[in-house]
Amino acid sequence: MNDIKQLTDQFPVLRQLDDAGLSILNRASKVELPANQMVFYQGDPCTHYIIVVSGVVKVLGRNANGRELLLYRIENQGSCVLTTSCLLGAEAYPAEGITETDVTAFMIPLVEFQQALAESEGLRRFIFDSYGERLAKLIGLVQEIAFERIEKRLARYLIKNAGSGFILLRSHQEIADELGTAREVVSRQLKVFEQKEWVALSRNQVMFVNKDAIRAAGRSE
Amino acid sequence: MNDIKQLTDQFPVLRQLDDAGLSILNRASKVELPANQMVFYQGDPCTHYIIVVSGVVKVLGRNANGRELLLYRIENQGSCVLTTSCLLGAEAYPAEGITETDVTAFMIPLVEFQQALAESEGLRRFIFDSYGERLAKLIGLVQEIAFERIEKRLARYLIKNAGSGFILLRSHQEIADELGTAREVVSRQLKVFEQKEWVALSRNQVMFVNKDAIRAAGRSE
DNA sequence: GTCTTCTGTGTGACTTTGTCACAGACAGGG
DNA sequence: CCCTGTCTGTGACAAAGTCACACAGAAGAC
Repeated sequence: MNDIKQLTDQFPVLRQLDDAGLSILNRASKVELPANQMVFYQGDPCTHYIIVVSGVVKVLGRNANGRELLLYRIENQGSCVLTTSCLLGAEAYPAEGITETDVTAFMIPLVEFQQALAESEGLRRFIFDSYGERLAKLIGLVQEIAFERIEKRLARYLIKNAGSGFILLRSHQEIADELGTAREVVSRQLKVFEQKEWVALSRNQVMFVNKDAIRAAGRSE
Repeated sequence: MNDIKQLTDQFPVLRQLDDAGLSILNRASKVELPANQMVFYQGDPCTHYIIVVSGVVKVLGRNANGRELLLYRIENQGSCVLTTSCLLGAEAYPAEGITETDVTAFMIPLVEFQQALAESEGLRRFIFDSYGERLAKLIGLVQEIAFERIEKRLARYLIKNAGSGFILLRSHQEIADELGTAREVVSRQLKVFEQKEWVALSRNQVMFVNKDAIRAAGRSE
């Protein structure tokens, strides 16, 4: 039995649930996961609904060569849309989930989840809201992958992940995995950026020399 | 004012709405669209919710070179998930919609839609259900585009669209548009299939000679 | 310190896919 | 019949993915 008052105090994300929705927490098991832990596997049947209350889980696809592609992240804001979607359709996961940080989450068995879904307006809204943004983002991702040059996608990635800083600590492999391309492609393209004096490269690190130029290269059109 | 009894008789898809949901039809305008008519444009703001009650609308992305990519179809079963998603997030369409056949649809202004959404459990469920499948399908599409060879994707496409028949009436350009690749790529790959004696080609037509071989080429792994 | 091991990066050769330009085939209308 | 527009084929090249392997630097082992 979970102490609901304490939980909602601790995890603001849960406040948007109504009483019926919160009652789901009584039937949920709270789990603490370390970083880099598999949460669900590609092809596995869905058995639980997952709400992440702190930390980050990444959801990614993987091909036979081991190439990866980041689909999206579940931040502490939200729940796993993919899980939801599979639960509703009773299909297997078409992707896998891995924790990026230590994560606190609630896992609710399929049956309990469906019951709560029928009872709780708040829970429905909670899930409902997650869907819209995710779908538009995914459509954007499809188009980016299908149509955009790696140069542009990499530039955009660098800007997005550097924030206001001038150094990005990340290996070429990690960057490739998020973009869904091969490590060599990232290495080569970064080398081009370096020759243009947009960045300076060292092990596990990309330093920005001309951020505006990179930003410009990442712009649409 | 629409005659609701007559409408639900005519379009079974509407039966799953409750009274509150059906009342939305009173505020909706019924539209009849011819085939090959644009329904919404990429980058346009969303102003209406669309329920398709008969016919097919395809939702696709398009790049600067005019290359297309079919995202999904709205069949007479359902409503436009994309529209819904944009309406909820008040964003612009990240894709465009075009009728493939003559289409009958209801268009509901944004404000009316949001009100009906708050009132109708049935409408929420109607939309809710559409999301799950769409999302899993889109994730599958992303992975297919990112990871799979054109040979496999084309083989799969041929099998899927031929059904039980042995002739597919379609131009190379149309096939390329659905797969999100270039016409030349499709032409070349079909030529390869022809040389393997899997198909026989003629204008606007692919005839299956060895369907099993194509099916095998399309299988995962 | 030196040696070893592991991870990250660089590179060349080759395949696949996408782009561009253009030629030729074919269907249908006049 | 010819003309026109659509569809298909092809060659040359560019971009991206794959494969194999070299090498550098970091981290431990000793």
